Formats: sequence, C-alpha cells, structure tokens
Amino acid sequence: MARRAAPVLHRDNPDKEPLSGHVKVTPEDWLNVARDLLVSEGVAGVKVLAIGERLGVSRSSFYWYFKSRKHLLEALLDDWEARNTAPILDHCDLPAANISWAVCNFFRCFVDPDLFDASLDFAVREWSRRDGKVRNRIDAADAQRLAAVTAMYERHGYSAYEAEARARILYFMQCGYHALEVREPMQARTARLEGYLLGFTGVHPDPEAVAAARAFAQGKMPR
Amino acid sequence: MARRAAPVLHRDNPDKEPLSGHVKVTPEDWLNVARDLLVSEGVAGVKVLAIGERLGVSRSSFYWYFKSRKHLLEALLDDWEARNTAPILDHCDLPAANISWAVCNFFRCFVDPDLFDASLDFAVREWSRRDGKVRNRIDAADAQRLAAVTAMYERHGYSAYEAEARARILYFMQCGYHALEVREPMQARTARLEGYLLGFTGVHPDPEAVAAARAFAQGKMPR
DNA sequence: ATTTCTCTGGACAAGACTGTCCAGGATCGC
DNA sequence: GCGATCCTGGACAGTCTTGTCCAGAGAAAT
Repeated sequence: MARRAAPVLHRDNPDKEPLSGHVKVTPEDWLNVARDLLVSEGVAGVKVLAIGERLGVSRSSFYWYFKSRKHLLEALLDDWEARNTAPILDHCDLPAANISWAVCNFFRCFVDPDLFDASLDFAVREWSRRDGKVRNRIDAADAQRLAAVTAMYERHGYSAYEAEARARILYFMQCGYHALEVREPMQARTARLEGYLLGFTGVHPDPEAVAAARAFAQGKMPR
Repeated sequence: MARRAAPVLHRDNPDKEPLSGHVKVTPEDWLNVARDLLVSEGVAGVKVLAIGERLGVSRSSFYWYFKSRKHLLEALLDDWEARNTAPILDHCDLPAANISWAVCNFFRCFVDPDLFDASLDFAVREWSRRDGKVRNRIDAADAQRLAAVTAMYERHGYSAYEAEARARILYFMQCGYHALEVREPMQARTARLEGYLLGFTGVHPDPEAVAAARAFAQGKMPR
C-alpha cells in the first residue's frame, strides 16, 4: 500500500496559489491562528485542536503540514524573529536632525503596530521564561536592539558611557510600558511624549525637545 | 456515617503550631510551593499533582485545605497583593535629602528581593493577561505605585506635569528591566545607577546625582 | 483505653490534549 | 475520462489533569 511521504513543513509547491474553489487551508493559515493564540492565550494556548476549530478544519489535517506541535512552535519563533527584529534597528539608524527627533523615530516603532508587534514580542518574552532556547533568541534580540539605540545616542554626541545608560532607560521604559499594557488612547500617549523627551534630554526646558515632541504628537514625522 | 465538614481554606485552629513529630503539611506549604510554581512555570504550571509531589504528599490531601484549584489561585493572588504593594509605597514616602536620593530609595525596592519580589510581580502580570479579575487588581496596583512615585517627584519641587512624566519613565523603566530579565551581576547593576540618575536628573553633570549614585552603588543607604 | 477528630492514600470517573492510522473525497496531470 | 496525488475526517490509544469517594492511620480529647 503506497503511503504518502512523511509530512513536511511546507507544501511541495509553496509558491502556487491555494487550490481554487475549495475549502483548504495552508500552513500559513495554521501559523497565523497559532500566532493569534500565542498572543492572546500564551504558548500553552497554542493547541492543535483550538487552531483547527478556528479554521473549521479537522485536527488531523494539521499533521499534514506540520510534523508535530513542537515543529509549529519552532515555525512560530522563526516568524517572530522575521517580524520584530528589523524595524527597530532600521528606525534607530534613520537620520535625524537632533537627538530629540532620533528618539521620536525610535518611539515611532512602538506606536505603529505595523512596524512592531509589541503584543507578539511580549508573548514570545513570556514564552522564553519557560524555554531556554527561546530565551537565548530573545536575549540576542534585546542585545541587538540595545546596541542600535546606544549607537543612535553616540551618533548624536553622547559619550559611550552615557549613551548606553540612556539607551537602557529608553528601551527599558518602552518595554515596561508594554509589559504593563497601559490602557490609554493614542492621543494621551503621544501627548506624553513631550514629557518623556524632557525627561530624556534633561536640560529643562529644552526648546529643541519641546518642539520635536509637540510636532511628533501632532502627527509630523521626523526629518 | 458521619462525614467531615466541607473542606475549608484554612484549618480551624490556624494559630496553633503544626502538629509535632509527624509529617503533615499546612495550607501555607501548599501556597508556598504554588507560588514557586507560579513564578517558574506560570499559572498553567500550578498543578495540584505537581505541588503534592514536591511536598511528598498525596494529591487528594490538597482538597482538605482548599476547596479547589480555583480557590488556591485566589489565595495566591491575595498573597501577592499582601507582599508586593506596600514596600514600594513605603519607599517612595521615605524622606530624602534631594531627588537623587529619593530615586535611590525607589531603586532600593527593586534591588532587594526581600523588599519586593519582582519575579512574583511579573508572574502575576503574565497571569493577568488571561484573567480579567487578575488584570483589574494589577491595574489598581500599578496606579497606586505610579501615584506614589509622582508624589515623590512633586515633593521635590517638580510640577505635576513633569512629576508624572518622570514617574512614568522611572517606573516603566524599572518594570522593563525586570520584564527583560536582564542577567547581570549586582555590581554591574548598581554601577549603572549613576548613569540612570544622570539620565533622570538630566542636567549633566549634576554633582548631587553623581554623589548619590556613587554612594548608593557602594552600599550606602539614603538619609 | 476508647472515642473523636484531623488528615492522607488509593481508586475511580470524566475531560482535554497529542499523535497515529486509514479510508476516502477532491483535485490535478495526462 | 482516469489514475495519481493531495488533503481531510473519524476512530483509536495513550497521557495528563481535576475532582470525588471512602477506608483508615495517627493524634487529640475524654
């Protein structure tokens, strides 16, 4: 009896469009729902049955696309890394007239959900507490991001020592904000940036920081 | 057949010493191990069987002390609230010569695990993402803590607006630090405080901030 | 010593989840 | 059309979990 080949992660023809006119799912469908569940329920909530139900598909169909739940989780981790690493590094490298605008650039990542999925980031962070491999990967990501912010401060004239301290304040504060899942309207959030910039640039009142923060809060983007 | 009364949360004589010379557990034992598991494994890891095994006791014994797993979780939440709320508020209210020392006082909570159990705090925070009731309680705790830090800045001469901004920077940064579970020796941690204080007080170099941070890093306590 | 109360262990039922096996419908290449 | 291949549904086994029931050991009360 000719049995099928061992299940693979992706179909043999991944570039092909989904087969027309019939209810079928793709590995991406499984992955997307899995990501949703990871964010909303935690890694323990990423259950094969739950995903299948939401897709309207039998549970056993899953094992055609993924070898096991463990392989799905690995794919999920790769997916996260591909999404949430680059945007922060890119925005730190953006040219800016002064440090206040540079900080605004950094903030922009965390304000725009298309640029950086904070919920996903924290779901992975939570997951990392229970899995050493995940922990290592997110540690590497944090190190990269901190290095990028530090370099940003250094480009604007801060010493290595002070650049690192301010980078940590900035990045940790932003992570803390998301860790606490502060619930406030976007307007309140951007309005607070002025205060933050004052806190960061320190010399109060700093006309440059005030101008940058007010403009940013009104939707103007740097440069 | 005379059956026992319905299981209660605590024994009828809670003030009495544990029965001598015999292996018995107390509700506190169950609670302590449950707290450990909450921190290390997350709320999903708080399993009756796992706790019982670590106590060297049968699983069914649990149901003598607690009505159900749900009741254990409620007790766990009360326990957290009793531990981690007061210390921060107290340390924010401590008298300090200047704002730098006041910030040092605040940092002291987060440096000393006896004063504030950050791991427990974040375990509860993670738990709150999946449970609305937990979420409400931790939101209230965050609001109280932020208000205390804000009041601290105001007592040292900052305007209400700037006090709130700096309080948020300070508290969020600290939470972010713990959310990322930065792994570094205590020495490196306190040594960085100087940089942080510079960042917070802003006017650089600020002799007061430098003096406070250096003294604090060397183990000297405020006042 | 006897009774009563407190607490534990073992057996049981029920439900949730993972992973396997296989029949067979749907679709594609020819 | 027709065979080969892709994909799904249903049944099954095995494991882990919570919660119940009850016999009975051990300490305390009398």
